[in-house]
Amino acid sequence: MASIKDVAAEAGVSVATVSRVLNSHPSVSPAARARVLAAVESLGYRPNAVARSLRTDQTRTLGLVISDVLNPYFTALARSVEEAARALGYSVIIGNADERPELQDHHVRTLLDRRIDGLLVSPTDGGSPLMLDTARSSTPMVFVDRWIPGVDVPVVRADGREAVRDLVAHLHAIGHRRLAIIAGPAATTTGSERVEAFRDALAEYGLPLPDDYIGQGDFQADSGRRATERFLALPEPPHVIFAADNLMALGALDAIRAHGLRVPDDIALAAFDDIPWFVHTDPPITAIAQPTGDLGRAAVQALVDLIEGRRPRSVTLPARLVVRRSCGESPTDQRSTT
Amino acid sequence: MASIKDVAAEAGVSVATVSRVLNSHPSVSPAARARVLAAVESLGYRPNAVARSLRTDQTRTLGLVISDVLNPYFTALARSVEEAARALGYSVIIGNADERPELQDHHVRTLLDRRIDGLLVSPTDGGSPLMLDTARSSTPMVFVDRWIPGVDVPVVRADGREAVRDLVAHLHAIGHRRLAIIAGPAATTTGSERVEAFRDALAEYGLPLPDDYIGQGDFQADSGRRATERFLALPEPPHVIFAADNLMALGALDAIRAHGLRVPDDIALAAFDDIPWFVHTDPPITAIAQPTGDLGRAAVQALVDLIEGRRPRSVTLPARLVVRRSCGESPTDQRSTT
DNA sequence: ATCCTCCGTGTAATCGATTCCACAAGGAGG
DNA sequence: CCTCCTTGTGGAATCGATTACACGGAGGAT
Repeated sequence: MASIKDVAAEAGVSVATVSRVLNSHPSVSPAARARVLAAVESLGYRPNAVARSLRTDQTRTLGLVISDVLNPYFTALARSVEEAARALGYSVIIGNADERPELQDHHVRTLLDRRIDGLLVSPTDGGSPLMLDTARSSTPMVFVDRWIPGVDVPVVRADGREAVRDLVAHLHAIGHRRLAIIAGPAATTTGSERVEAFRDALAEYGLPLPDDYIGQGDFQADSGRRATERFLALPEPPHVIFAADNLMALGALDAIRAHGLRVPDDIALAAFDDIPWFVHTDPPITAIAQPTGDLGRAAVQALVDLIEGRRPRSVTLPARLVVRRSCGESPTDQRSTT
Repeated sequence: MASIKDVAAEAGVSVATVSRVLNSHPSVSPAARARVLAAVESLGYRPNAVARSLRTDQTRTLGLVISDVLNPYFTALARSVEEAARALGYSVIIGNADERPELQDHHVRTLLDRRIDGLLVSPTDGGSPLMLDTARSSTPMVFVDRWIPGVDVPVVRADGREAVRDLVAHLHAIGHRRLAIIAGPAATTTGSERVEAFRDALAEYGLPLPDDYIGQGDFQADSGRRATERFLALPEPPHVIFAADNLMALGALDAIRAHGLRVPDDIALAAFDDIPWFVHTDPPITAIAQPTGDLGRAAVQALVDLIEGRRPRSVTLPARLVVRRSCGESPTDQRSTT
């Protein structure tokens, strides 16, 4: 592959001049510029980004470590991050942690070794030593969706409290009283926060959240299945299952179906994170939708601010409830029914 | 960030010795090795991958350019590719083309600029000049899922012919005679192949595939919606719609629902590419499943073979039909029904 | 005509690693 | 005791870019 030296030789100038042309430095004569451009063209020359990065100490690359690519929520987030980054002239390298802390560390380390300019992380756990060190180091870093409490890193996320309250109101209006939740890992903020929000909202209606009604999940479909099995085996099974992410909702649906029960007649279901398929499931699933596009854009903006020496603030965007049919119909919702 | 020089100074040896320790070169005294390791530890030194790549001319990175991250089929593929690559000591940089040729070119160029060791591509179109040049160049390259005819690059893909034949047999047995397809872009191999396979299978039953029954889609949900609208507006609408990918099936479902029709009673639906959600849609959707895990592994293996100077062959794996309820029940399928 | 600027250009240092080559020390063999 | 080989080590070149610095020539001001 042709290097800058080849171009210089072809154009009859020095490498410095070639470099100046390539970086549109002002002081190059039109004649020289034309000859360099012609040489670049004829050799099909492309600058070596590796060499450039070594010299300039910047890669124009952002790292994004997400918890699970197979989760549509995260792929939507990844897509909007890449889009926003590209608009600002950055590339994105995605690392998929698969909800496994050691895999997360692997990706963080690899990204750091490649000297990415900044790191976007949705932490899988409470923070490995590596993650904590990185946060303390000078590497620009921003948390997105999930974060690690007590760490001084900007956070870009959606706040679901309001939407969870709306959901509980909706469920209460329909007449549901026994509400259960499949929680995410307590080590993640989204895992514990959603339970908190749910508990608080229930309290407003004087409803309890017994331990039996809190299923321990890990944001994967299988755990949703197992938690649901346990709920259904209870002497007093819940009326409603609220899954803290869409994959666990999928698992819950599997389990409910395996028991020959129907949604919402036998048991109602709601989920955190809305996805296009929820419109077409049987029945369509009531969910809390996050503004993934805005989240991705805000996260990239915050990270680039940090990289360029500005001092970004944390951003919290609202999530919103999307009511469908998986929880039944409240008296006020009714139209077609008598 | 500490460099190899700092480590050398700290350990009281030369940089050459540090490098030898790091690359486990045999001729280093135990004493020197111990001192270097101690220095590495105390400085928290990590080798700069950028500098290393420049010198060794290899990045241990693979590029993967896929057509659409939001398509669950491709995210599953991406995941298995990353997993297989990691097992062989490679990282993967994913580029999402969003089914847009110019975006695909952007990613190919960026990846090439970064001097990735090899490129895995699922081409969005028939081949831009850049793509063709790259294929001819010495950069190791493998096509996955889709390919570009006439280009001498190994291809790893699933063959759906057999499964499409099974699908048509299934539909015929149920009694469906008017079968339509929502095709992908003709410029993609998967776009045209699936139509061919469908047409050939229909021919075996003496069924025609009129032009009216071929909808032009682009593998995105919206195009599935539009094609379905058109089918439903026909004087003789089809009995069955076969969508050439899962997103267009989603769009078709939207359109069918908007018309107040029911699946499979009013119209049947089947899709290429199976995804977990198809089990829970209303009704569960009959689909052709590809072995994404094997596909990803085989693709990485082929690419690494190429990188290491071996001469890999193209790989074709079978896809298989998964019958669910979206096409109705054939007489032989019946159990619970009379 | 002389001096000063400014412009365009080239030389060479530099980024952080790897690796070829030279060399010193120590052990083995004659 | 001398030579030869092995082993461990360091010096320096190198990868492909960017950029500080120096320098020659043209043009303007006096």
